[in-house]
Amino acid sequence: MVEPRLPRNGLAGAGIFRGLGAAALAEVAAAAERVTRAAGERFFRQGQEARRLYVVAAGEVKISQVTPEGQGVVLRYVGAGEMFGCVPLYGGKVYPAAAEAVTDAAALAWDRPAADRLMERYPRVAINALELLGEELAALRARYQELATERVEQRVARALLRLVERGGRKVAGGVQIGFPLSRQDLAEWTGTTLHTVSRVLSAWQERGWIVSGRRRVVVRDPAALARLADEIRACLSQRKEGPAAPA
Amino acid sequence: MVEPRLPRNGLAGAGIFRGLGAAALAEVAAAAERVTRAAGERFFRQGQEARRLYVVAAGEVKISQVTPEGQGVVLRYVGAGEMFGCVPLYGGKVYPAAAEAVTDAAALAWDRPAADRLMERYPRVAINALELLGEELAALRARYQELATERVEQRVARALLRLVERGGRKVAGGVQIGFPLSRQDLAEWTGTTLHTVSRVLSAWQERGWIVSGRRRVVVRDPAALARLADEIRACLSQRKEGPAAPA
DNA sequence: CGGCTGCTTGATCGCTCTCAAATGGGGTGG
DNA sequence: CCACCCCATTTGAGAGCGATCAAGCAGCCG
Repeated sequence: MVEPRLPRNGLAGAGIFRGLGAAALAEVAAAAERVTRAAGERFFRQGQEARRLYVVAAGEVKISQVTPEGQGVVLRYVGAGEMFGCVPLYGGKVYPAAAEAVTDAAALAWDRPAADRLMERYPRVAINALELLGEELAALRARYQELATERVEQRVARALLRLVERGGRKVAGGVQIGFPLSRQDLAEWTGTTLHTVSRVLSAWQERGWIVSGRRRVVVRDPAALARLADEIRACLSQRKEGPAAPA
Repeated sequence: MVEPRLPRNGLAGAGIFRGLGAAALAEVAAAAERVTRAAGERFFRQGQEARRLYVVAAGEVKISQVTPEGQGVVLRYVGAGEMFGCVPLYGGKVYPAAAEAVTDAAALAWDRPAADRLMERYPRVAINALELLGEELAALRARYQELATERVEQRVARALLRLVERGGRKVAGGVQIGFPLSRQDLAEWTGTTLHTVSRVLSAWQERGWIVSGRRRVVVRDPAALARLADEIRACLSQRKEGPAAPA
């Protein structure tokens, strides 16, 4: 397990506490609880009573829902400095999704009374939360649009590019996604099946665009993926033969 | 054109101003601009600079995005008392979607400085906005999950049920959706094509579940649609023959 | 009454899911 | 250190949902 630890610049590096003075940050820190989870453990489960708001201090957290039929859908990956679990605090009573640590992870948590107190005393916190929620909404809208209009290959390409950008580690010959990511995870993230993801990744590996293994993906040619993601849906079969980047 | 008019209980009926006192509401009203649009006109376009936050006073407003390839995606329908256009005010600089009046509509608008002032003076407004944004996020998550896991028929059924619930008018033999709704609109709302929507509606009409015409849908048997929406995806072809409502 | 816009309907194609089974890498326990 | 087992992954075959292409039809408005 990692030790609980704040983002590089401390609490001030967390979006929701942006712009607060030192005194306010101290007060915020004093009200926080520390929570750690080993990889695979959960911060909370879907349907559980919503009691706390979290900010990730270290590690990566996966937010996902399960349908009544048992199919999973991944909604976000949350990294250091980012907030999660805040939606139901204002509105619903239970967490509509589960939060699972995909690496060993640590977070700071505030229960509802503490969060209320902070927002009352520092309206800036509420404004920041508003902004963050707005960004999350914008991101989900983009993914909704993609799911509605693009095909699997494009969605998977875009997913890899985003995950590389958010937490890529440079390794020999490419950039590796910074946390364990199975085919199943990618499938639930892009709205398809692990079989289809496997086929797509295999094809890309053959072309040298990526190297992948057990819960591990290294992107060698991000440009190729970007080209694929932005490809016009028109020319269907041409794609198979030549890269022929349009636009 | 309708005349601009507030929701039944005035500004207090608008979610974002919930809980404000009479004095505060007066101040809010004084800072508002009135905006009206005839059916088919837009409040703002996608990509336009985001300057104002709106609350619908009368009519129905459609929020939709268009992809670079020209495909449309409907994100929400906004009715009286509901807020729209607030996301980019805190965060982005431009509206990521367009807002079109689907009936003659009226709205109240606040520009960014006015909104800032109100939230500073009345933190309750920021908290309310947080709650509303949270609800919107929850709704979009639900639709994302449906798009990822359900098939077209179920999604269309759910869409009709929601639209009936949000703005249904009782008419002879059923409940009519309260605003003009084309096959294309339904398709962009559920992530499919107008052809498929047309086929689905035709089939339902044959079974007497709905009656529909040009941009008009009357639901006669909501229970049947609800059964379809909740149907387990297992038994595939059986559906064609008998209703055989499982569970 | 004519044109336009929205709706219907048929035919075909292919992307993607589904079902089935084999393979292999890695971690664990002995 | 080795062997075993489990889980993630790969790969094949086949079917079907829904998109796409292509006309034709019908309200509605001017």
